[in-house]
Amino acid sequence: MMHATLQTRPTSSAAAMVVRRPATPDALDVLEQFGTTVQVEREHEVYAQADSADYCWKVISGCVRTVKLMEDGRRAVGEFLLAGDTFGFDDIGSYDLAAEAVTDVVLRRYPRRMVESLAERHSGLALRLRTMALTNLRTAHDRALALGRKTAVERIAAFVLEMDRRTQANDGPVLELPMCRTDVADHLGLTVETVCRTLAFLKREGLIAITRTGVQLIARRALAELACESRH
Amino acid sequence: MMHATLQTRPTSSAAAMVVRRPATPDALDVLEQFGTTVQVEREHEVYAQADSADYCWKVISGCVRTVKLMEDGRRAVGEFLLAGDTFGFDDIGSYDLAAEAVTDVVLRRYPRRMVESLAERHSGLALRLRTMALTNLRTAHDRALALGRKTAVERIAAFVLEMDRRTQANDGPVLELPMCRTDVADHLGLTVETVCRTLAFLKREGLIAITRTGVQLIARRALAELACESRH
DNA sequence: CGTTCCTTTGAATCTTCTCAATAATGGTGG
DNA sequence: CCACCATTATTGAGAAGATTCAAAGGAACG
Repeated sequence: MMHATLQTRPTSSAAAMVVRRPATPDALDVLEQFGTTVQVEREHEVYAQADSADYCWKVISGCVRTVKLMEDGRRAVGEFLLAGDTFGFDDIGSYDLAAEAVTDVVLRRYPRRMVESLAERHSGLALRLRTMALTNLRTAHDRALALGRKTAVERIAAFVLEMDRRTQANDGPVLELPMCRTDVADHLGLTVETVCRTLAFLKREGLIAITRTGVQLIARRALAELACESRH
Repeated sequence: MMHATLQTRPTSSAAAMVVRRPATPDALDVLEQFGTTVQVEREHEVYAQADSADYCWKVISGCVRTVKLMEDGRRAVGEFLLAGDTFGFDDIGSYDLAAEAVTDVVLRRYPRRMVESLAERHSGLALRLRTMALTNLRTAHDRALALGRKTAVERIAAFVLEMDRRTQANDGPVLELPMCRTDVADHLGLTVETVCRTLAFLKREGLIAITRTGVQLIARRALAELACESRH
């Protein structure tokens, strides 16, 4: 199993090695035997918008973004996928958004044909697929509310909190943000400059600290209030 | 079958009566025997946000909106559902958005328990449910792009075109808009005033005419260009 | 026929964007 | 290892689009 070579390869006894998966059983596990491990370099495309959606994907390590473009270049970043996240499961026929590697990434790739045929037999997998779609739909609704009705400060505050919550590698007090400001801007419906200014504002207010490639959340409570968080 | 009384009641030989459903078979039809017909008055709630999602719904006639609220009153209208549209199928556990009647509506209501158990046996229904979720997800992605990156004019142009496309009752050249300006504003992430001004702008430009409760699309081509339509 | 709600328009304001310049970062080759 | 270059991030100033506040015009309803 190639997969295992990545997940359980002999490490130097794994003192510093954080094992992400404490053997939580998952309906997606039945796909593993049909999966292939793929590496994609930073800023390279995993697949393009409108490509034939022949595979479903999971992030093993690194960060992937989904992207939608307008003819004139305006861009929307759908979501950022981190280790453990799946993507491309919700596309039928062709991919609705492109997927691009934000960092060097290791991915697991499953033939869709296999996914669909397995789902017909394993009702657990079918249910899991549907649940994934519905979860993504909820996320999309939350994002629509944010894009339509929240201010820049609210969006940024919510974003750093969300990334912090989703980042399993809490190696320290600093949240590493793998994506550039432009990606954040296109995800939140803002411009790069507004993202910078808003982060600077949160820093002046003492709610965060900004390091080279990351953000330190100093006042989570205050951030959550700013973010107008309904859930989580 | 109560349903039939609405869909296939004897008409006066149907000269002017446009029959909407030329007996297109639909995987959802297996639900019909478990459905109940429900009427809801204009501006009344079908269900509230966070209500236990015990039913799935279909619009027989009228218009329904889905709504998400923030604590401070800011509002997002998720979508407008017209005759033939389904809603509430994509909620598990509790409804993610409230549903409210925009006009007096006649709805068809299906117990979710029945939907789910039927889906286990009828793979066609299961597929249909998944396809519905994925279609809604695509719509949500389009909306995210619009809310994050499109101007007021582009959003409004796209909106009237979308409503025109979805309105089957093309009784004439005028597109009837059942919802008020506030609803449109909350759907597009704008204010009422901006919606009015933008419609007035399109009118000045000669692209639309505005009637009492509707809009006449005069220059569809020009509108489509303004709307930056990628699909459709 | 008056009340109420919705729509429309105007004026001023504000948030965010655009354009521009500077600083910081990262990678490359000598 | 360091200078150089390209990319990214930050900050400033002015402009634009959309919002807010205010008020007037219409349509619907009792």
